This record gives sequence, structure tokens and C-alpha cells, in this order.
Amino acid sequence: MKHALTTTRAQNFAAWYQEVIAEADLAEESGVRGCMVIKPWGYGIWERIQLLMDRQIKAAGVENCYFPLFIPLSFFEKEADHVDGFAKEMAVVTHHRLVKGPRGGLIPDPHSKLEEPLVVRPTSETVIGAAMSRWVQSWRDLPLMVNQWANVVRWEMRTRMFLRTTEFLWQEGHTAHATRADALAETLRALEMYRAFAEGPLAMPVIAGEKPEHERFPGATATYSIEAMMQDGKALQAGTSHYLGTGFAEASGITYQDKEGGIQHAHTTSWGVSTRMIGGVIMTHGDDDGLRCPPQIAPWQVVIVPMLRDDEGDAAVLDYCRSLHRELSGQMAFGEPVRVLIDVKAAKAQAKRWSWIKKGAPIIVEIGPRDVADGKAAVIRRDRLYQESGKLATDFTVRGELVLATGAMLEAIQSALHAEAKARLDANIARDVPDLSKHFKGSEDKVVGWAELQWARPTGAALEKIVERLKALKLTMRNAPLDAAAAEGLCVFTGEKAVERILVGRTY
RNA sequence: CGGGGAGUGGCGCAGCCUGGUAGCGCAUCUGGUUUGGGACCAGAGGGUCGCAGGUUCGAAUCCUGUCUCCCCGACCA
Repeated sequence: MKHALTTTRAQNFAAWYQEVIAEADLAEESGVRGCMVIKPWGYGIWERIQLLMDRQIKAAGVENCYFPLFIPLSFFEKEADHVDGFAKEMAVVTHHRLVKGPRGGLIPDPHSKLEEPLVVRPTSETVIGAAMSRWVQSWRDLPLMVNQWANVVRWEMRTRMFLRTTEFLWQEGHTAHATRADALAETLRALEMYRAFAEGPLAMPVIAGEKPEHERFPGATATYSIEAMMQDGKALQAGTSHYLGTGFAEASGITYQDKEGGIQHAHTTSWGVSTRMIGGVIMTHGDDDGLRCPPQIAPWQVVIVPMLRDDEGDAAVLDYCRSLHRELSGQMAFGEPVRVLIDVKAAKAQAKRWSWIKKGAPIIVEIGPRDVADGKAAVIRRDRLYQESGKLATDFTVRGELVLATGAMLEAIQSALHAEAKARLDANIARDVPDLSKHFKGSEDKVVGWAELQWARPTGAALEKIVERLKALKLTMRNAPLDAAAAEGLCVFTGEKAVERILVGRTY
């Protein structure tokens, strides 16, 4: 069977990933280190993610706002762990004007040097904390819950499109609460929102759990994540939610007067998901013909491709497409009107078909003169592209039947993608692993997945030793699943009594 | 940042060692024949070789610097 991509997942997963991004027109290199241009199809997916996530955020009573891109350096110096975590990856603005340099070209004007350098935000706890300190006076001001959709910059050593870019787009929620219990509840509420979002609109099964101590967000008291398994068995951290304790409140002076008249520090949280999720969707649902975009986040769910012949028959084909477009757009899927596009681009029908296959449009409908005559439509479902014979599975359906079936078909595609990924996740978590190095041997070339281990959760030097041991096997601890069974055996690392179960695996 | 590889029409590459002002495939455009698994034939357009210096009569080719990309490590949403 001939596939649309030249590199298959089995041959070279990393090269395949890049080819999908290029061939599906999701993004391209920009010429600026680690920064990408997100193209319309890729950005359209992000807009769908934004729209659906934003509804969830608002439904939880969190309000959107916007904070500055530039953060005074001194803000970062207030929280010691936070600085340590981010210091080595900051973009810093030191000047505000350019002048002609001695050797031609432009250089920063020495006279325009800033009194205090500005950092391009890598995350906004510090600025938002400063605002919260002004906004919060009384227990009546709590909880204070805000969110912003923004870009952030982290100067990473090594970048990969969508997965780790120097600049990325995300959503960051920041909340302040009166008590630890309230803040923890909000942290877990956000985590559950992410879990449900990944499993729903993204059709991407994940494990929600708590990060071990050494994997926490800089400055956090507790960090939770959702972890997705890519088709090569590696883990992708697809969202995080942090309980920040009172550390940031102390650093920023977020205090309130309680009912008894005493002054208290607020308990804060932060939580975010980013454009990385698109990378996760690619590596979860992509196949050797490109992306398979889950219908809920597909910018276009149904693409009608007219088969035009540059003759007098074209007008009838286009008319037919337009009325079909009207009928399909009147259908509902996932509680929203179906998003339908007629691809009228002046390109050959076959070329258009393959471009939409590579982009992963869930349903492709081809209309030629024969369909107009028969009152039918040729339907291709992206999740089941081929027949057993290896031929494209094109279903010639009566037009009216297609219209009525479309909503259910989109929902079926969404479920099928999720079920496929869920089966893979479940099949690749090993629960009885006596010998880690043996188990993960060759995991670079074959899918090994993760191991769920019982451990004693030691701290300090004992933990460091375990981390080093895992590192030698290229493994990291992902999270301790919230819904895991209680530990009942001995720690695989120390032999002590185990206190929880933790996932380990290779990661992106 | 350390080790390795690479930047040549939109994309993928050859040419570089042994300097003499660019070539191939795909894509694009035009015309014709085609048309439900990525059509065929004929013709045409498009690059000064990542960028900046240097050596030379002459640089894609040699030298230096620099930027970017890919792979491996350290770092990470």
C-alpha cells in the first residue's frame, strides 16, 4: 500500500514527526532559533483548543485578563527557587534603541541602556503575584481567579516543533485562596479539567498524577501533571497544575485580613497547557499518511473536494457542492454546527484529496459529475483510510444519508481515535517489573512504554541516587497516578515498605 | 553549551576534494490529450550557492567568523 509520507513511524519516528508537520502544513521554521511559524491549519487547531478550553476555564469562574510581556528582573529575585529554576533560560531586554554601529549595521544604543533589565516572561507568577497583592485586601476578595492566553519565552538548549520551542503559546491560570484546602482543591480542579480535555476534544488518553519532589515546578509545593503516551512509547507532559503554598504570596505580599482581623498570606495556584498539546496530538493520532485530526479540534471537519474538469459540467458540480455544504453545515456534532469547507482551490482533485488526507481532515467528500447525476457523494473517513485490499476506502453514499449520518460519523471518528490510543496506553504500562534495565533494554528502537513501580518515596540523597540510576537508563519519573491502587509491596529501589506507585518511562 | 552532520530556485539533492561566474528530480506556468488511487506529452519561467569578511585575475568550491537546522548529551510546558 502506498502511503502519503516518505518516512514511516516504524522507520524513524523523529523524522516522521517532522514530515507530518511539514506535509500537513502545520508549521515551519522561522529562521529564528527555536521559533516556528504556525501556519493556518496548525493555528486553526490551536484556536479550537483555545475556544473549547476557554469555555471550561470560564465555567469554573476564572476570568481572563492580560499581563505585560516584560517583567522587571527584580520580580524574579523575590522567590529563590523560582529564580533558580528559570535563570538559565531567560531572554533579557537591556536596551530600547538602536544606532548605527562602527562597522555598519545596527547595534543597541549604549545611551539607551535600561536602569533595570526586563525579562521576557517565561511564566507570569511574579507579575500576577504583584497585581494580586494590590487586588487582595480582605477574605472577601478571595478566591481571586484569573487566566491569560499569552506567549512565553524559555531559552531552551534544544528545541523541537510544538514540543519545545523557544517561544510558545499557552494559557496560564493563576488563583489565590484563603486556605490551603481551597487552593489544593483548585489545583486538582484544573488538573481534572486538563485530563477531561485531553481525553475528550484531543482524544488523547492521559494519566493524571502528582510529580515527585524533584520534578516540581520551581517554587511549587506540589506539582500535578497529565502524561500522555506517544506512539513510540515515550511520555509527553501535556499539562501541569501547581499548588504554590504561600511561597509566592510571601514573595509578592499577597495578604488578606481574615474574619478575626488577623493578616494572613494567601495560598496560590497556577496551571497551564500550551501549543505542546498539538505535538501530542500529532504523535498520538498521526499515521503514515500524516495527521489524523480529532474532529472536535479539526478546523474543518468535513472537506468537500469538487472534481472539476474545466468544462461546462463544472458549474453543476459546484452547485451540487454548495447545496451539500449548506445541508452539512446545518448538522450538529458535539453540540456545535458541523464545520464544512468546499475546497475550491484551482488544483487537481487528486492533489487536494491527498493534501487533506495529510492534514487529517476527519471526513473528505469528493463530488464529481457522476455523483451529481446519481445524487451521491464519495466519502473518505480519515480514521479508516484503507480497505483490507489496500485500496482507499471510498464509500459512495446517497447524499441524504450522508447528511443525516455526518454528526454521528464525526463523533464515531472521535471515539475511534480515543479508543485506539487508549488501548495502546493500557497495553504499554507494565505493572510487574522486577528488573528495570532488562525491561527498558532497547526502548530506543522499540515501543516499551512505561512501568508503574511501587516505591518508598525517599527524599534527599536517597532520592538523588534513584534519579541517577534511572537517568542511566534514560528514564525519568513521570507522576504518581491519582487513581493508582494503594501500594502494598516493597520499594523497587530501596527495599523498604512502598508508600505509592509511580510511573517511569522515557520522555520528550 | 560539548560531540557529530548539514545549509545550493518552493521542496529534495548533485557540484566543492583537483577555483574558471550553476545542474538534476519534484513542484510551478503555458498549450494539448486526460480524469473517481497522487495523469501524460511538449514548451517555458525561476537560484549567484545561509550571512559577513579574507585569499585570488577569478570563489558555490579555499581560509576565518557568524547565524540557522538535524542527530547525541546536559536543560525543559
